[in-house]
Amino acid sequence: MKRENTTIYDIASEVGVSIATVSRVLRGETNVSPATREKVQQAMDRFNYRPSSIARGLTSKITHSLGIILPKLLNPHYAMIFTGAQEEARKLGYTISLFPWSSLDTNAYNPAAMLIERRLDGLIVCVEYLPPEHDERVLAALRTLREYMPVVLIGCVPPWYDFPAVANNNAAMMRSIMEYLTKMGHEKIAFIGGAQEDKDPLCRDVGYEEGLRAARLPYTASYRIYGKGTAEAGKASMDEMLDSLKQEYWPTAIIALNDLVAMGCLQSAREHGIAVPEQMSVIGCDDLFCAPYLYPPLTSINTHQQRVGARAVQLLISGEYKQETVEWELMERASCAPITKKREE
Amino acid sequence: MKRENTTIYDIASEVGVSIATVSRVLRGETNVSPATREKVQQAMDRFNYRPSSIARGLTSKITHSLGIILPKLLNPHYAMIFTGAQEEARKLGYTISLFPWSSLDTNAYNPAAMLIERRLDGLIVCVEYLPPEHDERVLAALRTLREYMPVVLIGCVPPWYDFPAVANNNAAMMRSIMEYLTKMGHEKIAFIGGAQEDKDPLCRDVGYEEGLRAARLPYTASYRIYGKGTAEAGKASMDEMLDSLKQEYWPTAIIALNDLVAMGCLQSAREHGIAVPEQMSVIGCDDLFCAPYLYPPLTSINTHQQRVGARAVQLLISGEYKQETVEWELMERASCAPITKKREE
DNA sequence: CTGAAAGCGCTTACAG
DNA sequence: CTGAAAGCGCTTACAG
Repeated sequence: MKRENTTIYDIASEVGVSIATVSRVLRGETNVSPATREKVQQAMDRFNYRPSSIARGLTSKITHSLGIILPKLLNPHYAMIFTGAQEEARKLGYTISLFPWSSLDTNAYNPAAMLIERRLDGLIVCVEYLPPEHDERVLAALRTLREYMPVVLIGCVPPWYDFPAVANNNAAMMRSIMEYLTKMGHEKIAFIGGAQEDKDPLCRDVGYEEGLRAARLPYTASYRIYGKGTAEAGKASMDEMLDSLKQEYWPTAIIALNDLVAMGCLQSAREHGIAVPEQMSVIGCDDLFCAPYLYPPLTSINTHQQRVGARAVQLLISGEYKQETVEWELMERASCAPITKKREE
Repeated sequence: MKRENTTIYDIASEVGVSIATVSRVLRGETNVSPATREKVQQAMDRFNYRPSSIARGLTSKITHSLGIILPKLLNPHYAMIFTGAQEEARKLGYTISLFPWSSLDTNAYNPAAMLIERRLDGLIVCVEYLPPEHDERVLAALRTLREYMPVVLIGCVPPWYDFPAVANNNAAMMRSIMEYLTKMGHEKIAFIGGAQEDKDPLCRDVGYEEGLRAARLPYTASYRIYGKGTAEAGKASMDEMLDSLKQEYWPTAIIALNDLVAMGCLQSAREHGIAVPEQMSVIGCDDLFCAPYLYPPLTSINTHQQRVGARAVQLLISGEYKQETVEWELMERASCAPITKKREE
């Protein structure tokens, strides 16, 4: 079944040259006479020769393989990052493997061992906001990993992380969402999901508060619900908020951490008999494939995550030290609308 | 930045033994005296030694790396497969890389080159139904690849593909869907999406027709719409079917190729003023994360794709030649209901 | 139980 | 322009 691979020796002896010469045409060096190059090339084709990337990696120290660590792949948000990274890597002749988030867990026994043994040419890590004590640990793990291979970060990367990064500017994004909503007349705007992350100038909470200030609106603690980025959590948070407030204090607009949370909010609104967007606007983030097919079609923010993945690969391979920020785009659909009449009418 | 890796030589000279001995404790061989094993082990820990999987691969011929080819990752259906495969691979000490579907395109110049050069220990390919001329070509590509590494197939694998496989038994699944629907009184049942694939005894069309026969229902060609597995295609197909039929001939139940198509159908129904499930039932397949959050929550089939991915990895590594079939589970939600009253009332 | 030697399939200086 | 030699960091027989 498994065929014996032909090697550089086979080609060399076939053509009657040294393996050094074969290696030269393999690597596309110019200092080979056209005649021998041609003969070698033909022999390679004839034998269907494929150089072993393993052997090449051992001698040249470059393996043409990258790693990527994502919190999870089942949220399409991360699948987009992975796809973008994979496609770019392939274009550049690299292979990319997914490693679990637990690879960063410095509590486990040698979680990163596999990562290091692979002699990767680089590693992309998608960072999320974490409770502070975790935060320190992850940063320590990243610094260790960096001793072995270049690391670039993506996602929610606070500016004080001393790594090249393609970061989401969540603060700016939030500000523009707030502007979008306040211009439509909303004043009671809730923000659901995510951790309290207000030390980072790029975080959503900062943008949320700035948006409130810009519109001269009060910060209402009951409208800021922390929680995980899942649909279940979104639904639970929203349920709890609504049930704990008299109707007249219900928000007229909901900003969800992401589309998953937004899905949960939509569900909750439905169960509470609230019409979206007539009585309540909902906006998500990530622009998942299902956003246009929810009811009502969900207004969301497209953050071009495929581009993020691709860009991270470029930074990794070029070795540039840059901290970039991501553009985004508002995808207006039917889940947000101006306030026309009071809900309590 | 990039640290010099310590090698087996460093450990050997530190402890004062030969590299063969270090290699022995590295590989966990038993024929090493407890005393030297201990000393070597400690030196390894002290130096934070990580063996190069590249060098090990070169000598042992086993690279502990697998490949997987998926049509696309953005449909969470494939992300589930990938996740299942990745987790199982990791448990077994393997790394897994994603390769694009184009790797099988024998028209392109050497598309599989990268695959072969990597000296993978095995390859998983997720197969879809394809137009016949394509089919032959893919099969040829798979056979070539198999000369270089073990290959196991997943997805829609016709039984005459001579590969180990974890296949969906779509025919059986369709039969049970048909039973589910006919028992609820549906007689006008449309099936939207997918290619005409009726040569494969495991295909959906076979199950659809058997289901019709079992309920002594006619095969209505207008109720079988071929098309791609996307939400857009689902919507377009459904629109076209509804617009081309007098209302009294509209189906009372829709079987969608997958949840994506179902999302499109739900949308189309909404735009046509059809209430789901009161006037029309819709059932999807794959049980994507968003299914419970659609409106109405979508009844779907969970095909346990993570298990499929994991199982494929096991077959690959164990080298068993098996063609297995996948279990599925009906996830009843609100999009299907018994016929209670005529729609035309 | 341990070591010396060869070899995996390449690349990399170094000569010529 | 081309080749001989060493080396990458391991594993694998083979001796002892």
